[in-house]
Amino acid sequence: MDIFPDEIYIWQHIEKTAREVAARYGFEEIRFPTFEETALFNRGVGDTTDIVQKEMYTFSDRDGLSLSLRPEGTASVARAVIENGKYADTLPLKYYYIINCFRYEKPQAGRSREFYQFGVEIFGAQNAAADAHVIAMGNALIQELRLKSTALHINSIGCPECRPKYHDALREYFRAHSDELCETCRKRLETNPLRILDCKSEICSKIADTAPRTIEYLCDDCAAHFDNLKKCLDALGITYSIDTRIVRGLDYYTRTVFEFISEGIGAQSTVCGGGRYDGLIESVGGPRMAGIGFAMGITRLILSMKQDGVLPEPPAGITLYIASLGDAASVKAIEIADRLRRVGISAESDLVGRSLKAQMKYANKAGAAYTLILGDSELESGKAQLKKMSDGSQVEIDINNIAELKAALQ
RNA sequence: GUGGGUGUGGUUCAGGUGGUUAGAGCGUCAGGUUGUGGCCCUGAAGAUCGCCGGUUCGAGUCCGGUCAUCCACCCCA
Repeated sequence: MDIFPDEIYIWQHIEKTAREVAARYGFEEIRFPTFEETALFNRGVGDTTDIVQKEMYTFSDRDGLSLSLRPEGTASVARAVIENGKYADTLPLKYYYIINCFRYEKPQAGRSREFYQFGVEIFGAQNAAADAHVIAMGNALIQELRLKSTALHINSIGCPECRPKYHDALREYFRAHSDELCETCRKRLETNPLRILDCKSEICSKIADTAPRTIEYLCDDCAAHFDNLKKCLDALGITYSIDTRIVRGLDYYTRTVFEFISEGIGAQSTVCGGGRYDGLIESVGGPRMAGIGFAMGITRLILSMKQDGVLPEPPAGITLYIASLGDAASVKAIEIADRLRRVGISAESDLVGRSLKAQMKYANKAGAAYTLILGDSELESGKAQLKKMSDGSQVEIDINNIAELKAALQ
Protein backbone atom coordinates (compact mmCIF):
# COMPACT_ATOMS: atom_id res chain seq x y z
CA MET A 1 0.00 0.00 0.00
CA ASP A 2 1.21 3.50 -0.78
CA ILE A 3 0.21 6.20 1.66
CA PHE A 4 0.70 9.88 0.82
CA PRO A 5 0.70 13.03 2.96
CA ASP A 6 -2.99 13.65 2.34
CA GLU A 7 -3.74 10.54 4.41
CA ILE A 8 -0.64 9.87 6.43
CA TYR A 9 -1.65 12.28 9.17
CA ILE A 10 -4.56 9.97 9.97
CA TRP A 11 -2.18 7.07 10.43
CA GLN A 12 0.13 9.18 12.56
CA HIS A 13 -2.78 10.28 14.69
CA ILE A 14 -3.90 6.70 15.29
CA GLU A 15 -0.37 5.54 16.05
CA LYS A 16 0.26 8.42 18.41
CA THR A 17 -3.02 7.87 20.22
CA ALA A 18 -2.37 4.13 20.46
CA ARG A 19 1.05 4.72 21.97
CA GLU A 20 -0.32 7.18 24.50
CA VAL A 21 -3.17 4.96 25.60
CA ALA A 22 -0.91 1.90 25.74
CA ALA A 23 1.57 3.76 27.91
CA ARG A 24 -1.22 4.88 30.22
CA TYR A 25 -2.26 1.25 30.64
CA GLY A 26 1.30 0.21 31.34
CA PHE A 27 2.20 -1.43 28.05
CA GLU A 28 5.67 -1.03 26.57
CA GLU A 29 6.65 -1.29 22.94
CA ILE A 30 8.29 -4.36 21.51
CA ARG A 31 9.74 -4.74 18.01
CA PHE A 32 10.49 -8.01 16.29
CA PRO A 33 11.39 -9.37 12.85
CA THR A 34 9.10 -9.19 9.83
CA PHE A 35 9.58 -12.90 9.19
CA GLU A 36 10.15 -15.95 11.33
CA GLU A 37 10.82 -19.61 10.80
CA THR A 38 7.66 -21.08 9.33
CA ALA A 39 7.60 -23.68 12.09
CA LEU A 40 6.83 -20.98 14.66
CA PHE A 41 3.55 -20.14 12.98
CA ASN A 42 2.73 -23.76 12.37
CA ARG A 43 2.92 -24.38 16.09
CA GLY A 44 1.83 -20.99 17.38
CA VAL A 45 -1.03 -20.10 15.09
CA GLY A 46 -1.97 -23.70 14.41
CA ASP A 47 -1.39 -26.22 11.66
CA THR A 48 -5.04 -26.59 10.87
CA THR A 49 -5.87 -22.91 10.53
CA ASP A 50 -6.55 -21.26 7.20
CA ILE A 51 -3.81 -18.78 7.96
CA VAL A 52 -1.16 -21.45 8.07
CA GLN A 53 -2.64 -23.78 5.50
CA LYS A 54 -3.20 -21.35 2.69
CA GLU A 55 -2.45 -17.75 3.56
CA MET A 56 1.21 -17.44 4.50
CA TYR A 57 3.90 -15.94 2.31
CA THR A 58 6.43 -18.73 2.74
CA PHE A 59 9.86 -18.94 1.14
CA SER A 60 13.20 -20.62 1.63
CA ASP A 61 16.38 -18.78 2.45
CA ARG A 62 19.73 -19.70 0.90
CA ASP A 63 20.22 -22.53 3.35
CA GLY A 64 16.85 -24.02 2.55
CA LEU A 65 15.30 -22.91 5.83
CA SER A 66 11.58 -22.24 5.50
CA LEU A 67 10.66 -18.71 6.53
CA SER A 68 7.32 -16.90 6.49
CA LEU A 69 6.30 -13.28 6.57
CA ARG A 70 4.39 -12.78 9.81
CA PRO A 71 0.65 -13.31 9.36
CA GLU A 72 0.07 -11.86 12.84
CA GLY A 73 2.12 -10.72 15.81
CA THR A 74 1.31 -12.86 18.81
CA ALA A 75 3.38 -15.91 17.86
CA SER A 76 6.44 -13.73 17.31
CA VAL A 77 6.05 -12.01 20.66
CA ALA A 78 5.72 -15.38 22.35
CA ARG A 79 8.90 -16.52 20.63
CA ALA A 80 10.72 -13.35 21.67
CA VAL A 81 9.62 -13.79 25.28
CA ILE A 82 10.91 -17.35 25.36
CA GLU A 83 14.10 -16.76 23.43
CA ASN A 84 15.12 -13.85 25.66
CA GLY A 85 14.08 -15.48 28.90
CA LYS A 86 11.64 -12.69 29.66
CA TYR A 87 9.34 -15.14 31.40
CA ALA A 88 11.80 -15.01 34.30
CA ASP A 89 11.22 -11.25 34.72
CA THR A 90 8.64 -9.74 37.00
CA LEU A 91 5.24 -10.72 35.69
CA PRO A 92 3.05 -9.85 34.03
CA LEU A 93 4.81 -8.86 30.82
CA LYS A 94 2.87 -6.19 28.96
CA TYR A 95 3.86 -5.35 25.40
CA TYR A 96 2.39 -3.49 22.48
CA TYR A 97 3.43 -3.24 18.84
CA ILE A 98 2.47 -1.53 15.60
CA ILE A 99 3.37 -3.79 12.70
CA ASN A 100 2.58 -4.77 9.15
CA CYS A 101 1.39 -8.33 8.59
CA PHE A 102 0.99 -10.42 5.48
CA ARG A 103 -1.69 -12.84 4.45
CA TYR A 104 -2.27 -14.17 0.96
CA GLU A 105 -6.03 -13.62 0.82
CA LYS A 106 -8.35 -12.29 -1.83
CA PRO A 107 -8.39 -8.54 -1.16
CA GLN A 108 -11.68 -6.74 -0.52
CA ALA A 109 -12.96 -3.82 1.51
CA GLY A 110 -11.08 -3.78 4.81
CA ARG A 111 -8.80 -6.62 3.82
CA SER A 112 -5.50 -6.43 1.99
CA ARG A 113 -2.56 -8.77 1.67
CA GLU A 114 -0.30 -6.48 3.61
CA PHE A 115 -2.13 -4.94 6.52
CA TYR A 116 -1.29 -3.04 9.65
CA GLN A 117 -2.18 -3.80 13.18
CA PHE A 118 -1.78 -2.36 16.61
CA GLY A 119 -1.54 -5.23 19.07
CA VAL A 120 -1.09 -5.74 22.80
CA GLU A 121 -0.19 -8.82 24.79
CA ILE A 122 -0.07 -9.66 28.47
CA PHE A 123 1.88 -12.73 29.54
CA GLY A 124 1.78 -14.31 32.95
CA ALA A 125 -1.58 -13.05 34.18
CA GLN A 126 -4.30 -15.64 34.52
CA ASN A 127 -6.91 -13.57 36.35
CA ALA A 128 -10.01 -12.29 34.61
CA ALA A 129 -8.84 -8.84 35.68
CA ALA A 130 -6.17 -9.16 32.99
CA ASP A 131 -8.82 -9.90 30.37
CA ALA A 132 -10.72 -6.85 31.55
CA HIS A 133 -7.55 -4.76 31.52
CA VAL A 134 -6.83 -5.61 27.90
CA ILE A 135 -10.42 -5.02 26.85
CA ALA A 136 -10.49 -1.74 28.74
CA MET A 137 -7.34 -0.63 26.94
CA GLY A 138 -8.89 -1.40 23.57
CA ASN A 139 -12.08 0.30 24.60
CA ALA A 140 -10.18 3.39 25.73
CA LEU A 141 -8.37 3.64 22.42
CA ILE A 142 -11.58 3.27 20.45
CA GLN A 143 -13.15 6.00 22.55
CA GLU A 144 -10.11 8.21 22.21
CA LEU A 145 -10.43 7.86 18.45
CA ARG A 146 -14.09 8.89 18.89
CA LEU A 147 -15.49 5.88 17.07
CA LYS A 148 -19.25 5.77 17.45
CA SER A 149 -20.61 2.76 15.63
CA THR A 150 -18.35 0.23 17.30
CA ALA A 151 -19.63 -2.31 19.80
CA LEU A 152 -17.92 -4.84 22.06
CA HIS A 153 -18.89 -8.51 21.83
CA ILE A 154 -17.52 -11.12 24.20
CA ASN A 155 -17.69 -14.85 24.54
CA SER A 156 -15.86 -17.72 26.19
CA ILE A 157 -14.81 -20.74 24.19
CA GLY A 158 -13.62 -22.73 27.18
CA CYS A 159 -10.44 -24.66 27.65
CA PRO A 160 -9.07 -27.99 26.38
CA GLU A 161 -10.96 -29.62 29.22
CA CYS A 162 -14.48 -28.38 28.56
CA ARG A 163 -14.32 -27.73 24.84
CA PRO A 164 -14.59 -31.36 23.69
CA LYS A 165 -17.89 -31.73 25.52
CA TYR A 166 -19.22 -28.65 23.82
CA HIS A 167 -18.02 -29.80 20.43
CA ASP A 168 -19.84 -33.08 20.93
CA ALA A 169 -23.05 -31.32 21.86
CA LEU A 170 -22.73 -28.98 18.93
CA ARG A 171 -22.05 -31.77 16.51
CA GLU A 172 -25.02 -33.69 17.79
CA TYR A 173 -27.28 -30.70 17.41
CA PHE A 174 -26.21 -29.84 13.88
CA ARG A 175 -26.25 -33.44 12.82
CA ALA A 176 -29.97 -33.46 13.51
CA HIS A 177 -30.27 -30.60 11.00
CA SER A 178 -27.63 -31.79 8.58
CA ASP A 179 -29.93 -31.99 5.56
CA GLU A 180 -30.84 -28.30 5.99
CA LEU A 181 -27.29 -26.98 6.30
CA CYS A 182 -25.41 -25.45 3.40
CA GLU A 183 -22.81 -27.51 1.62
CA THR A 184 -19.77 -26.03 3.33
CA CYS A 185 -21.36 -26.36 6.73
CA ARG A 186 -22.13 -30.02 6.15
CA LYS A 187 -18.41 -30.49 5.70
CA ARG A 188 -17.68 -28.40 8.77
CA LEU A 189 -19.90 -30.69 10.75
CA GLU A 190 -17.05 -33.16 10.92
CA THR A 191 -14.03 -30.86 10.62
CA ASN A 192 -14.91 -27.82 12.71
CA PRO A 193 -18.51 -27.51 13.93
CA LEU A 194 -17.65 -24.25 15.70
CA ARG A 195 -17.42 -22.52 12.35
CA ILE A 196 -21.06 -23.26 11.53
CA LEU A 197 -21.94 -20.75 14.21
CA ASP A 198 -20.74 -17.80 12.17
CA CYS A 199 -21.90 -19.02 8.77
CA LYS A 200 -23.50 -16.15 6.88
CA SER A 201 -26.07 -18.29 5.08
CA GLU A 202 -29.61 -17.55 6.17
CA ILE A 203 -30.68 -21.09 6.94
CA CYS A 204 -27.49 -21.97 8.76
CA SER A 205 -27.55 -18.89 10.92
CA LYS A 206 -31.16 -19.56 11.78
CA ILE A 207 -30.32 -23.08 12.83
CA ALA A 208 -27.32 -21.75 14.72
CA ASP A 209 -29.58 -19.39 16.63
CA THR A 210 -30.85 -22.21 18.79
CA ALA A 211 -27.67 -24.25 18.86
CA PRO A 212 -26.01 -25.11 22.17
CA ARG A 213 -24.00 -22.18 23.48
CA THR A 214 -20.38 -22.43 24.52
CA ILE A 215 -21.00 -20.73 27.80
CA GLU A 216 -23.46 -23.44 28.83
CA TYR A 217 -20.78 -26.07 28.58
CA LEU A 218 -17.93 -24.36 30.39
CA CYS A 219 -16.19 -26.24 33.15
CA ASP A 220 -16.39 -24.69 36.62
CA ASP A 221 -13.09 -22.86 36.32
CA CYS A 222 -13.89 -21.42 32.90
CA ALA A 223 -17.38 -20.44 34.00
CA ALA A 224 -15.99 -18.66 37.05
CA HIS A 225 -13.41 -16.92 34.89
CA PHE A 226 -16.07 -15.68 32.49
CA ASP A 227 -18.19 -14.58 35.39
CA ASN A 228 -15.33 -12.60 36.87
CA LEU A 229 -14.67 -10.96 33.55
CA LYS A 230 -18.26 -9.76 33.35
CA LYS A 231 -18.04 -8.41 36.88
CA CYS A 232 -14.88 -6.53 36.03
CA LEU A 233 -16.35 -5.07 32.85
CA ASP A 234 -19.47 -4.04 34.71
CA ALA A 235 -17.35 -2.37 37.36
CA LEU A 236 -15.43 -0.51 34.66
CA GLY A 237 -18.66 0.64 33.09
CA ILE A 238 -17.83 -0.99 29.79
CA THR A 239 -20.88 -2.04 27.85
CA TYR A 240 -20.73 -5.33 26.00
CA SER A 241 -22.96 -8.00 24.62
CA ILE A 242 -22.40 -11.69 24.94
CA ASP A 243 -22.16 -13.13 21.48
CA THR A 244 -21.88 -16.88 21.62
CA ARG A 245 -21.10 -16.98 17.93
CA ILE A 246 -17.71 -15.38 18.25
CA VAL A 247 -15.18 -18.05 17.53
CA ARG A 248 -11.54 -17.59 16.68
CA GLY A 249 -9.71 -18.94 13.70
CA LEU A 250 -6.45 -19.30 15.51
CA ASP A 251 -5.81 -22.43 17.52
CA TYR A 252 -4.19 -20.78 20.49
CA TYR A 253 -7.27 -19.12 21.92
CA THR A 254 -8.82 -20.34 25.18
CA ARG A 255 -11.58 -18.98 27.37
CA THR A 256 -12.20 -15.31 26.67
CA VAL A 257 -12.62 -14.17 23.08
CA PHE A 258 -13.87 -10.74 22.10
CA GLU A 259 -14.31 -8.44 19.15
CA PHE A 260 -15.03 -4.79 18.66
CA ILE A 261 -17.28 -4.73 15.62
CA SER A 262 -17.92 -1.65 13.55
CA GLU A 263 -21.16 -1.37 11.64
CA GLY A 264 -21.17 -0.11 8.10
CA ILE A 265 -17.59 -0.52 6.93
CA GLY A 266 -18.30 -3.58 4.83
CA ALA A 267 -18.17 -7.30 5.37
CA GLN A 268 -14.86 -7.12 7.21
CA SER A 269 -16.30 -5.43 10.24
CA THR A 270 -14.06 -6.62 13.07
CA VAL A 271 -11.97 -3.63 13.98
CA CYS A 272 -10.37 -5.32 16.94
CA GLY A 273 -10.20 -9.00 17.78
CA GLY A 274 -8.56 -10.75 20.66
CA GLY A 275 -8.74 -13.24 23.42
CA ARG A 276 -6.94 -15.42 25.90
CA TYR A 277 -4.28 -17.89 24.83
CA ASP A 278 -3.09 -19.76 27.86
CA GLY A 279 -1.57 -22.60 25.88
CA LEU A 280 0.48 -20.60 23.44
CA ILE A 281 3.78 -20.09 25.23
CA GLU A 282 3.98 -23.73 26.11
CA SER A 283 3.11 -24.87 22.60
CA VAL A 284 5.96 -22.89 21.11
CA GLY A 285 8.51 -24.28 23.53
CA GLY A 286 8.25 -22.13 26.65
CA PRO A 287 7.02 -22.66 30.18
CA ARG A 288 3.33 -22.89 31.01
CA MET A 289 2.22 -19.29 31.04
CA ALA A 290 -1.08 -17.49 30.63
CA GLY A 291 -1.54 -14.93 27.91
CA ILE A 292 -4.14 -12.51 26.60
CA GLY A 293 -4.16 -9.81 23.98
CA PHE A 294 -5.79 -8.27 20.97
CA ALA A 295 -5.00 -6.83 17.57
CA MET A 296 -6.63 -3.86 15.90
CA GLY A 297 -6.66 -3.45 12.14
CA ILE A 298 -5.49 0.08 11.46
CA THR A 299 -7.03 0.34 8.00
CA ARG A 300 -10.34 -0.79 9.43
CA LEU A 301 -10.06 1.82 12.15
CA ILE A 302 -9.58 4.43 9.43
CA LEU A 303 -12.57 3.11 7.48
CA SER A 304 -14.63 3.33 10.61
CA MET A 305 -13.38 6.81 11.49
CA LYS A 306 -14.22 8.04 8.00
CA GLN A 307 -17.68 6.60 8.29
CA ASP A 308 -18.26 8.17 11.68
CA GLY A 309 -16.88 11.49 10.49
CA VAL A 310 -14.26 11.64 13.24
CA LEU A 311 -11.10 12.05 11.22
CA PRO A 312 -8.50 14.28 12.89
CA GLU A 313 -7.74 17.77 11.63
CA PRO A 314 -5.22 17.77 8.81
CA PRO A 315 -1.94 19.41 9.80
CA ALA A 316 -1.51 23.14 9.37
CA GLY A 317 0.65 24.39 6.51
CA ILE A 318 3.99 26.14 6.78
CA THR A 319 4.33 29.31 8.79
CA LEU A 320 6.22 31.45 6.31
CA TYR A 321 6.89 31.42 2.60
CA ILE A 322 9.61 33.75 1.36
CA ALA A 323 9.09 34.84 -2.23
CA SER A 324 11.99 36.31 -4.10
CA LEU A 325 12.78 38.24 -7.28
CA GLY A 326 16.23 37.79 -8.75
CA ASP A 327 19.25 35.72 -7.83
CA ALA A 328 20.48 37.83 -4.95
CA ALA A 329 17.08 37.86 -3.31
CA SER A 330 16.74 34.12 -3.83
CA VAL A 331 19.96 33.53 -1.90
CA LYS A 332 18.80 35.88 0.84
CA ALA A 333 15.49 33.99 0.96
CA ILE A 334 17.07 30.61 1.60
CA GLU A 335 19.29 32.21 4.21
CA ILE A 336 16.41 33.76 6.14
CA ALA A 337 14.31 30.62 5.78
CA ASP A 338 17.06 28.49 7.24
CA ARG A 339 17.76 30.86 10.11
CA LEU A 340 14.07 30.72 10.99
CA ARG A 341 14.01 26.92 10.85
CA ARG A 342 16.83 26.87 13.35
CA VAL A 343 14.67 28.77 15.80
CA GLY A 344 11.71 26.49 15.26
CA ILE A 345 9.73 28.18 12.50
CA SER A 346 8.69 26.23 9.40
CA ALA A 347 9.70 28.32 6.40
CA GLU A 348 10.07 27.74 2.69
CA SER A 349 11.35 29.62 -0.32
CA ASP A 350 11.32 29.10 -4.06
CA LEU A 351 13.31 26.12 -5.30
CA VAL A 352 12.16 25.91 -8.88
CA GLY A 353 12.47 29.45 -10.25
CA ARG A 354 8.85 30.47 -10.33
CA SER A 355 7.56 33.93 -11.11
CA LEU A 356 6.49 36.07 -8.18
CA LYS A 357 2.85 35.47 -8.87
CA ALA A 358 3.40 31.75 -9.15
CA GLN A 359 5.33 31.84 -5.89
CA MET A 360 2.38 33.49 -4.21
CA LYS A 361 0.03 30.86 -5.57
CA TYR A 362 2.37 28.20 -4.31
CA ALA A 363 2.49 29.85 -0.88
CA ASN A 364 -1.28 29.79 -0.80
CA LYS A 365 -1.44 26.11 -1.69
CA ALA A 366 1.25 25.27 0.83
CA GLY A 367 -1.00 26.82 3.44
CA ALA A 368 1.55 29.47 4.40
CA ALA A 369 0.30 31.65 7.24
CA TYR A 370 2.62 34.48 6.17
CA THR A 371 4.62 35.49 3.13
CA LEU A 372 7.62 37.75 2.83
CA ILE A 373 8.62 39.27 -0.50
CA LEU A 374 12.26 39.99 -1.25
CA GLY A 375 13.58 42.03 -4.18
CA ASP A 376 16.48 44.34 -4.84
CA SER A 377 14.99 47.24 -2.89
CA GLU A 378 14.42 45.09 0.20
CA LEU A 379 17.96 43.83 0.04
CA GLU A 380 19.17 47.39 -0.08
CA SER A 381 16.96 48.79 2.68
CA GLY A 382 16.93 45.69 4.88
CA LYS A 383 13.18 46.16 5.27
CA ALA A 384 10.37 44.08 3.78
CA GLN A 385 6.62 43.65 3.95
CA LEU A 386 5.40 40.66 5.93
CA LYS A 387 1.99 39.67 4.63
CA LYS A 388 -0.56 37.79 6.67
CA MET A 389 -2.31 35.51 4.19
CA SER A 390 -5.59 35.17 6.04
CA ASP A 391 -6.49 38.86 5.75
CA GLY A 392 -3.85 40.28 3.43
CA SER A 393 -2.59 42.78 6.00
CA GLN A 394 1.06 43.79 5.83
CA VAL A 395 3.61 45.04 8.30
CA GLU A 396 7.15 46.18 7.68
CA ILE A 397 9.89 44.16 9.36
CA ASP A 398 13.67 44.17 9.49
CA ILE A 399 14.82 41.16 7.43
CA ASN A 400 18.10 40.91 9.28
CA ASN A 401 16.54 40.70 12.70
CA ILE A 402 15.46 37.05 13.02
CA ALA A 403 14.19 37.49 16.57
CA GLU A 404 11.89 40.31 15.50
CA LEU A 405 10.73 38.32 12.47
CA LYS A 406 10.02 35.29 14.62
CA ALA A 407 8.01 37.42 17.03
CA ALA A 408 6.00 38.85 14.14
CA LEU A 409 5.09 35.34 13.05
CA GLN A 410 3.42 34.27 16.27
C1' G B 1 -9.77 -21.00 -3.99
C1' U B 2 -15.23 -19.40 -5.80
C1' G B 3 -18.71 -15.61 -7.79
C1' G B 4 -19.93 -10.75 -9.73
C1' G B 5 -18.51 -5.55 -11.24
C1' U B 6 -14.78 -2.47 -13.43
C1' G B 7 -10.28 -1.37 -16.41
C1' U B 8 -10.15 5.47 -21.54
C1' G B 9 -4.76 11.65 -20.16
C1' G B 10 -2.19 12.62 -12.98
C1' U B 11 -7.44 11.91 -11.12
C1' U B 12 -12.98 11.24 -11.56
C1' C B 13 -15.69 9.97 -15.53
C1' A B 14 -18.30 10.70 -21.07
C1' G B 15 -17.67 8.13 -25.35
C1' G B 16 -26.36 4.72 -28.74
C1' U B 17 -26.49 -0.23 -33.04
C1' G B 18 -17.72 -0.71 -34.82
C1' G B 19 -16.07 4.25 -39.29
C1' U B 20 -12.01 8.81 -40.44
C1' U B 21 -8.34 14.82 -35.65
C1' A B 22 -10.93 10.00 -28.40
C1' G B 23 -13.88 14.44 -24.99
C1' A B 24 -15.15 16.98 -20.12
C1' G B 25 -14.61 18.39 -14.79
C1' C B 26 -10.74 18.48 -11.21
C1' G B 27 -5.44 18.66 -10.92
C1' U B 28 -0.68 20.48 -13.14
C1' C B 29 1.85 24.45 -15.85
C1' A B 30 1.78 29.40 -18.18
C1' G B 31 -0.67 34.02 -18.92
C1' G B 32 -4.67 38.00 -17.65
C1' U B 33 0.85 44.81 -18.47
C1' U B 34 4.24 47.64 -14.72
C1' G B 35 6.88 43.34 -7.82
C1' U B 36 1.94 39.91 -4.46
C1' G B 37 -2.14 34.41 -3.21
C1' G B 38 -7.26 32.53 -2.57
C1' C B 39 -12.45 33.86 -6.93
C1' C B 40 -12.88 34.50 -12.14
C1' C B 41 -11.12 34.33 -17.39
C1' U B 42 -7.68 32.52 -21.34
C1' G B 43 -4.27 29.10 -23.06
C1' A B 44 -0.92 24.79 -22.83
C1' A B 45 1.07 20.14 -21.71
C1' G B 46 -0.68 15.30 -20.98
C1' A B 47 -4.01 8.94 -23.51
C1' U B 48 0.16 3.44 -27.82
C1' C B 49 -8.23 3.69 -24.88
C1' G B 50 -4.82 -2.66 -19.01
C1' C B 51 -2.19 -6.48 -22.05
C1' C B 52 -2.18 -10.46 -25.99
C1' G B 53 -4.67 -12.64 -29.87
C1' G B 54 -9.01 -12.95 -33.12
C1' U B 55 -13.35 -11.19 -36.32
C1' U B 56 -13.57 -7.02 -39.92
C1' C B 57 -11.91 -2.93 -45.43
C1' G B 58 -11.85 -0.64 -40.48
C1' A B 59 -12.35 -1.81 -33.03
C1' G B 60 -11.92 2.32 -27.33
C1' U B 61 -16.53 0.16 -29.21
C1' C B 62 -17.58 -7.20 -31.04
C1' C B 63 -15.23 -12.31 -29.52
C1' G B 64 -11.48 -15.27 -26.73
C1' G B 65 -7.60 -15.30 -23.35
C1' U B 66 -4.68 -12.89 -19.68
C1' C B 67 -3.50 -9.44 -15.91
C1' A B 68 -4.96 -5.73 -12.46
C1' U B 69 -8.48 -3.69 -9.32
C1' C B 70 -13.13 -3.44 -6.53
C1' C B 71 -17.21 -5.95 -3.94
C1' A B 72 -18.98 -10.51 -1.92
C1' C B 73 -18.14 -15.75 -0.32
C1' C B 74 -14.39 -17.84 2.59
C1' C B 75 -11.38 -16.21 6.52
C1' C B 76 -9.97 -12.62 9.85
C1' A B 77 -7.43 -7.55 12.00
